[in-house]
Amino acid sequence: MESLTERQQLILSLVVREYTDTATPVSSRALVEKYGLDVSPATVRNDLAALTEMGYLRQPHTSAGREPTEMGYRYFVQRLIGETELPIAEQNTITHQFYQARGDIEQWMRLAASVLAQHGRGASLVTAPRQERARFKHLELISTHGRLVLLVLVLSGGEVRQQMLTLAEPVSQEKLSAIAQRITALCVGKDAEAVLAQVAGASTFEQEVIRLVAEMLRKSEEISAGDVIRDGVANVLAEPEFASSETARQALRVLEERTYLEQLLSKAVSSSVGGVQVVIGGDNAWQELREFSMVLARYGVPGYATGALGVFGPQRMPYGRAISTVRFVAGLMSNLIYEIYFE
Amino acid sequence: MESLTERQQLILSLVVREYTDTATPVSSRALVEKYGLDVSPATVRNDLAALTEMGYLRQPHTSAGREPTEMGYRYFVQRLIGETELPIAEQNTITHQFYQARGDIEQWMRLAASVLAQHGRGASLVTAPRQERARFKHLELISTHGRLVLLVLVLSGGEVRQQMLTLAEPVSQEKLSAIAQRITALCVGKDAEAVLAQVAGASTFEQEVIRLVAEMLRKSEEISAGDVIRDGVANVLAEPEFASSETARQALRVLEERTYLEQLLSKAVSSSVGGVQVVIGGDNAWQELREFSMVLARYGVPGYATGALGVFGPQRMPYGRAISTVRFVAGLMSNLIYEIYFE
DNA sequence: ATTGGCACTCTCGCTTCGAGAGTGCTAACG
DNA sequence: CGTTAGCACTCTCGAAGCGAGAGTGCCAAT
Repeated sequence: MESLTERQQLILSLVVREYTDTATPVSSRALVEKYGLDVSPATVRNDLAALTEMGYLRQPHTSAGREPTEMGYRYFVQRLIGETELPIAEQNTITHQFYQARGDIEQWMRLAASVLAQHGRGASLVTAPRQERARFKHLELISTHGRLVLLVLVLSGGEVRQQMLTLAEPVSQEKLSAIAQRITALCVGKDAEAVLAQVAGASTFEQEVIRLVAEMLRKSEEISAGDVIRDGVANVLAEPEFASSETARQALRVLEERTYLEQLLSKAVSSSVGGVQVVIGGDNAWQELREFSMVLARYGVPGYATGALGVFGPQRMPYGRAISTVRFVAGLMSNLIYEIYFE
Repeated sequence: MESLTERQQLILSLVVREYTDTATPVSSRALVEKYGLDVSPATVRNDLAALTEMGYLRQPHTSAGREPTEMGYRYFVQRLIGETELPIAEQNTITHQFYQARGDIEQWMRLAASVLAQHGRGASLVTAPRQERARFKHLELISTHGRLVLLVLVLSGGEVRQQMLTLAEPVSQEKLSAIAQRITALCVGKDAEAVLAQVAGASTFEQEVIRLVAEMLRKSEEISAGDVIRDGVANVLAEPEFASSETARQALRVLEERTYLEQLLSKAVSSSVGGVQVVIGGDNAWQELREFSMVLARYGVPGYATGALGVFGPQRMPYGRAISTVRFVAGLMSNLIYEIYFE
């Protein structure tokens, strides 16, 4: 495949830009007039024809303008991904908002979702930060009513997990506290496997608790769609791509169903922190995403706790805005989480 | 206004039933043929005309069939609301599922949302059960890194709340535990106000913790949209009412935005537990809901913890199914929560 | 390599038209 | 008086036809 001339690159990016604005096929004349090119429409047409030939653009029908193909978007994004930055003013506004909600992770997530949805002009997804290696920090057993006991487990990252537990027979709160303290001493700093190894030599009841704790630790390492925060879903439906209720439904299903989300987010997981990953049209891997795109990034402190966040929209998406916003918010969240761990 | 004859009532309910199935205006002939009425279409037409005159039905245009008005739905629902029951077989299936997830409130909520969405054929909403009067049960202070402390508060209902706290200077875990124990002894069983009253006579740091705890208790009594679980949103978009993306967007916005939800749910709050509330077309109060309907109910143990759940859909909604499902699920959730409190 | 000119193609919105569905009305009937 | 058959009338819906407009592709000239 031949490479693109300077002007062809320019024209390709202009087509993408114009098309993301107007959502209608872009004509040669429109390009010349709107962007003040100093060549004639006919010249532009030649380049358009060449770009179409090479697969970067497509004509909906013989006598229409051009719109980008998946490949076109990919080329565009590749040129773009290293460069874009959110304006300093916006950066400051956002940072300020985050520091208002000092220490409250869930509020950060909500804020992140809101910022992503607004600045990235799409639906946003933010998963809770998860321990990469969940470690035991503290255990508490609290008697509730009769034989019902509440088990509260604190992980090394400060996350709290809870679980109900029914005893064979009532046990006093003092005894429960003592047991909890013993187990805490035994398990502090250990991961699921190491905790499970402490089963030996414990009493029957303690064994049960330890098994439960190990199970909870294990579960904490999975990325679950349970704690995913969404925002801007209604906005994205305003895009003309979603005028057909069938498309809208498909998009909603992607955003709603846990299984899809898990796959998607594991995609983000495979990218390194700091890097932004752009999935255009499902990258030929997910049929359900063929018409959509996502801009994803991981955030958090590797080795401690990380999560994923991103923007979802039609293929015709303002990639520039989305990428810079995702990158910035991911970085910000990472800093905040770093501060929790190493204040 | 004259009252309806026996046959008019029958015909009205048949129109509603047929219309909820087909989503197209119902003709006199269709009624006679499908439901085996032993009168002629002409007779039915007379009744249809009367019902239209009285405002229960409407004609989209001169020569179309009839569809129910809001008033028509209301009449229909009023007759229906006392009677419907979910089939025993379905009841058992659902009950079984819930008892699989013993003790895990969040999983119950998710399950409830899923059941409501499937059986009620709409989008479902389930709020977390909230303490009516949040009472202190247990406090734990856990040292994290340096001056960062994790405050874990257990409420009388077994809910767990957490909050980060930055100290002026490092304090050892032993001291923190002692302080937590002292405050627990002081505050156990008390509500926000009574907890706050314990400020007097405590050390500076203890005062800070107590204030924070009181604040967390107070917040726990608010119904927040933060912990609302949704399901079936994609399904509801399949209904022809949402073919227009404008309507779809409005529905999504209602389901997504916190402020709407809070209003809606407070509506459910005002109904007594066990009672099912049907809001048709926003009952002239909420413009945004004019095209939609909701079937809502509270669940939980009054005086301890209650939440709300419901089904959202177009006005043309299978009210029978929705009402019986909502009633059943609300009852089931209430029982489960009762068991947590009074095992 | 670029450009002006021009024929060609395809969509889109508009109108027309006929079929079909369903009603309202009237007159007859038990 | 309630019910019914018959019939004229109305309105929607889909198909078909048509003209305007937009935009291209190509060719010949620069």
